[in-house]
Amino acid sequence: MSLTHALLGLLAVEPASGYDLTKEFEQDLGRYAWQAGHTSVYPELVRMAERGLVEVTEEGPRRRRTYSVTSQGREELRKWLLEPWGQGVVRNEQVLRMFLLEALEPEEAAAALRGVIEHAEQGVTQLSAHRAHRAEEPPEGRDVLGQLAAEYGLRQYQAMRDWALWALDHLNQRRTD
Amino acid sequence: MSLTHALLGLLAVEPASGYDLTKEFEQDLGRYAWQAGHTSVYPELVRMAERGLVEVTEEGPRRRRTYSVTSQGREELRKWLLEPWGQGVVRNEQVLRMFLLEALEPEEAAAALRGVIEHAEQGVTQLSAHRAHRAEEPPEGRDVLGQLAAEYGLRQYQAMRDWALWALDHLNQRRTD
DNA sequence: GTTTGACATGTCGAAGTCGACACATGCAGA
DNA sequence: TCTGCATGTGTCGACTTCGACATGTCAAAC
Repeated sequence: MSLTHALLGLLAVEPASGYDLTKEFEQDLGRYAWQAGHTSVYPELVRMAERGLVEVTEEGPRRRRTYSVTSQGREELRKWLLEPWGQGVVRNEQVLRMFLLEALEPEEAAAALRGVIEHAEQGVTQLSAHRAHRAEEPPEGRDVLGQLAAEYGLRQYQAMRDWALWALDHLNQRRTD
Repeated sequence: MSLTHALLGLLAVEPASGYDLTKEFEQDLGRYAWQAGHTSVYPELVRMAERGLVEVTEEGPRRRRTYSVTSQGREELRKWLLEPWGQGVVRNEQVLRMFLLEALEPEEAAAALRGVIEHAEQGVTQLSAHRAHRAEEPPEGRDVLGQLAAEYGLRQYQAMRDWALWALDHLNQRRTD
C-alpha cells in the first residue's frame, strides 16, 4: 500500500507522531502526491508497528507517541523506492476536469480554460515567491521533502499553464476551420 | 464522485458501451487523470442510469449496450466542469516516490533520480513522436480527448525531467557542502 | 478562573476500489 | 470445423478511504 510507504518515507527522514504526519499530508505532499487524513494515519501506524516496520520511540504529553522506522521498515522502503518505474496509482481530479472541458460548448470551454490559466498562473506566482523566500535559509529534516514538493509543484503549474494555453489556441483553430 | 463525471464526460463526447469506456481508461486518460477498471465501470453505469444521468440508446451483438448522456446528465456535467478550481483528489504513486527518494542514501538517491530522468526522457520522446505522427490526420470524437491528454502527458514528462535534473543538482550541492 | 484554540488520538459505518472468478458471443484463420 | 482471441458484461469479497463523531490535554490570553 502506498500510504504505508509514504509514512515509512516521512519517518525515515525524521521520527514523528501521527499528528505531525497528518500535517505533512496537508502540505505540498498532499497537494501533489498523496492525500491522507488522520483517520487513515493513526490506524495505519498501529498496523505498521504490528508488522515491525515502525516502533514507538518516545512518549510525550497529551498521549503523543513518536514513531521511528525500524531497520526492517527501512529495508522495505528501500526496496519500494528502487523498484522499476512503471505505471502506479494515478488519480487527479483537476486533470480529469481539464481533459473533459472538451465536452463543453466551445465558448464555455474557452472560458474554463482561461480559468485554468489564471489558476496555474497564481500557483506559479505563489510558489516562486515561496522559493525566493526560502533561498535565505536552507531547509532541514522533513522540510527538504517540502522543498522538493514545492519545486515539483512549481513545474506542475507551469506545465498546466502551458498546456491550457496550447489547448485554448487549439480550440480557437478548430473553431475557425 | 469523480468516476461518475469521468463517464459523463466521455459519453458527452460520444455514446459508448462500458467496454469502450473501460478501454478509454487504459489509454492516456487513465495514465494521467483517472483510473478505473471494468468492474467499476459497469456497476457505475447502472447506477447512473437509475439516477437518470445516462440511458441505453442502442443494443448490439454480445449484449453490448451503448449508453448516451441524458439532458440531466449533461447539466450535471456542466455544473461540475464550471465549479471553481479548488483542491481535488490527488493520488500519484510515482510523484510520491520521487519525493521520498530523499530518504535514501545520497548515492542511491542520485542513481534513482537518474532513473527518473531516463524514464521521463523516454516519455517525452515517445509522445513527441506520437504528436508528429498525429499532425497528418487530425483526430475526431473521443480521440480529441486523447490528444488533449497526450499533450498534457508530454508537458508532464518534461516537468518531471526538469524537476529530476534540478533535484540531482541540488543533491550534489548539498553533498559537497 | 475560565475560555479559547492548538495539540493529540481514536472509533465506526458508509462508500469506493480492485482483483479474482465467471460466462457467453462473434469472427478470423488454421 | 474448431480453436483462439477480442468482445462484452457481470458478481463477490477483501481492502482502502473518508467523513462524522468522540474525547481529553496543555498553554496562553482574558
